[in-house]
Amino acid sequence: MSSARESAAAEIAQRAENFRRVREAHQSETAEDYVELIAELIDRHGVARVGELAERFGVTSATVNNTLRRLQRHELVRIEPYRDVALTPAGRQLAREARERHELVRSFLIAIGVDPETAEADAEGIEHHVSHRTLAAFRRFVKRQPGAG
Amino acid sequence: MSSARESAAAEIAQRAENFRRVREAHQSETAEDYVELIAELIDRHGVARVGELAERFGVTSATVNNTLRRLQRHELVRIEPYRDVALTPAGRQLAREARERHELVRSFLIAIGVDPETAEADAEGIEHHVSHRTLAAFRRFVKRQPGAG
DNA sequence: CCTCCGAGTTAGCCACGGCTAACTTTGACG
DNA sequence: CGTCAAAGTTAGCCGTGGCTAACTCGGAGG
Repeated sequence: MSSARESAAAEIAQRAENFRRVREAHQSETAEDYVELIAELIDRHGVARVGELAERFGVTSATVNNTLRRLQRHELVRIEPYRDVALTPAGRQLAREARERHELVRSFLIAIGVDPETAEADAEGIEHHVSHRTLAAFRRFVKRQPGAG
Repeated sequence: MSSARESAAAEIAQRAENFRRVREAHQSETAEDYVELIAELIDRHGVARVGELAERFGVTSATVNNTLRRLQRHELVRIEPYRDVALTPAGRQLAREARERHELVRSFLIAIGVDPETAEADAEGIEHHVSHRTLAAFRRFVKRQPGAG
């Protein structure tokens, strides 16, 4: 009956799983940020251009180009040299989900008393690391306190 | 008076700054996770070994070795071939801060009704992306609802 | 005191996501 | 309708952080 040893092993495995999930989230972060911003630019200006993305992410156009090529390999965007950036259906879907999550995290932070600017900044980092269950808790809280902040 | 244009430019710059901060946080994440776990292992077992770190992070010993060499360059750990891993004073300090933040995020999530396992998993991802102000809001909330969850 | 196994290390590979510098293309305007 | 600046692209570099495969080292047992 090495149940102590077994539960210690289970704890260790659980911890490894948690770290693995964080690493996974990091992989999808860039993709989500890009499709989210591309969708927003298309909504507001009709088009999304490399330079606008670079300016808003605070990176160079070269970096945006690299990233867009990767996203195209993953079938999230469609790019042609010297043309506007377009989203694939999968990209649009991911953008919608990302935007919803982002908005929820931001309004939750405001609801617990964080000022709007900080809420926006922190939401950018937090949004990619929030599980469904925690999101549900955020949603419950925001609903209970619709005017907080 | 192109104040509309100016405030649009300010918004764009602010957004870039937010993304820049997230990228910065990613750079320190691994370091914080390592020193935090190393400190915990030393507390519990007296020593921290490469294999234990690898097992708990869910990566290979080779990866741990690479990372430890980088952390040594940054003066957070002291390593000698085939010996236990030690923390520098800076490493111990960082570990203490990381642990506090981790614990606060976890208890906050529990306080808003997230189950303890999910809270632990999500805290791992969230802790590196929470500003001082948001942390303060978490702290206020936990104090107001000490038994929630 | 020697052997040998397991822990640790090293070498070399890959993808991501930054950068600069040099180039090409586009399209606006004289 | 040609020019040329601005926008975009390409090439090549770097650090992080994963991996496998092959190695070396240390210490426990015979």
